[in-house]
Amino acid sequence: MGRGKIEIKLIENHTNRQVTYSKRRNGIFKKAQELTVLCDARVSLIMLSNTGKMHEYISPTTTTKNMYDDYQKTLGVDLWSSHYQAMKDTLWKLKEINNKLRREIRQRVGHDLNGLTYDQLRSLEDKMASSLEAIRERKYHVLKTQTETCKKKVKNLQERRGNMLHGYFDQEVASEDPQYGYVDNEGEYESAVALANGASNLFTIHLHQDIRDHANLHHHGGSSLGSSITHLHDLRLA
Amino acid sequence: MGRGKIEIKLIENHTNRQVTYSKRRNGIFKKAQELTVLCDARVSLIMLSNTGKMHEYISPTTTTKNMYDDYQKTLGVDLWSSHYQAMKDTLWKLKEINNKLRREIRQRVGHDLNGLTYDQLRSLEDKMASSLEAIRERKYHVLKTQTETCKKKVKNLQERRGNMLHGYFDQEVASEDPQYGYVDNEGEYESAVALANGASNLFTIHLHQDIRDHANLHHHGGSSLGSSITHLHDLRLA
DNA sequence: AGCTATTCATAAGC
DNA sequence: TGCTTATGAATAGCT
Repeated sequence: MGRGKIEIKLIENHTNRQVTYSKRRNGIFKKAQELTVLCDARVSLIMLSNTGKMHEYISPTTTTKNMYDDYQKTLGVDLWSSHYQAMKDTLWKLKEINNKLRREIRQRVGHDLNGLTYDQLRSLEDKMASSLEAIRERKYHVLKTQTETCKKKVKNLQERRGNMLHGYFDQEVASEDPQYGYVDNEGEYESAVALANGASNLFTIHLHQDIRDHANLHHHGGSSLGSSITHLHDLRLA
Repeated sequence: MGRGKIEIKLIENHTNRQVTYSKRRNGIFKKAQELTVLCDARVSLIMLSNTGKMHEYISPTTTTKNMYDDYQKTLGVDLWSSHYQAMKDTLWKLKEINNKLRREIRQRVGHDLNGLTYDQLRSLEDKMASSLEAIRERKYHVLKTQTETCKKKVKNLQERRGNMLHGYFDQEVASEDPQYGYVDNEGEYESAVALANGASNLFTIHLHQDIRDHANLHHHGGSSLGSSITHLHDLRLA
């Protein structure tokens, strides 16, 4: 359709090719747009010239991303799966590791022991026993430190009290009110009292506060896969 | 172009619209193909009819994925970043959980106790103690079952041996070779011997086999990012 | 970029 | 759907 018929093969002349590209490109865009309107269709048209320039048409009722999503859905392929594969692998590995860790914890808690042999159970028992020992040692260490801190504080207080009484006597004020003397931070008060009542049996004092469940971790499913659509608009059609 | 000029607006008649869609679609495909050849361009053309049917044209010199990658590169956007983001989020969460689990295990093993208060240590100790108890019980249970199985087997063997000797005597063969009599499966031989030598101290036998490290899990980094291109070919163009 | 002769796409009908 | 054909649109070659 023109001054003469042309063969459909590469136009050798560079300028000519450029011109033809420009003209026909617009022709196709126009046809795409017409199709969109006439037939209520959705069209995604991306064109790359041999000079690297890109032009696109996308029906106003959709987006390029949508079109490609639909495209993939229709064909049942995932063009981008290769890009995601590494991530998916990592994800899968992490899940595996998580499961192993959970299993180990469950066994250390005393559940899921049915699959273990006698030797495995013995080994687990050993490990648990030594772990328990370590925890006990740490506990005693903490208690000891705490106790010593208390002792020092009490000693300190007693000294201060002594000084104060001394001061009172010096000033010949004979009043002896026990409500003065404690001006320390509140938190350690109980410990101090306990210590005063005989610190040696602090080891056996059970302040039961059941935080047993505090260690049970729960995995709250996957996150919601929100899908946000990026804007993309068409062009160059009058 | 046709028997009469038409206005570019939705074709109300359904059949008519279908016909027009089909004809014009092929027209555009043809033009896309011609452009590809004439101008050495690359074209990706995806069309979805309002009935949901999909048709595509892709220049033979490229692929749909390639076109789309180029498209994104040109626009400088990554339409799939949201998908990536969701994955990254999941990944991060899994790592978090992983760390928590590891921390809990470390504490249960007796490490990383420095951050814990006295009460937390006491709670941990309680938990560990009851877990240890559960493991011990299971261990004893396994051992008991095992022991009983052995007893039965030994009894069985003794009976058989008795019968055999009886048979020998009946046949007036006086030979007494101890190598006959055991025709059981090998695996449990040692246990049977141990039991014969006094089963009661089996509880104290330590067959040390250090599988302590078996529980230390390692994460072997991410996998290589292989990228495979999916095939996709064009269509319906003579 | 515009022009126009010519080819081509296609609307309507069957 | 496919074929036909009159008609208008697209465009090749020229300026």
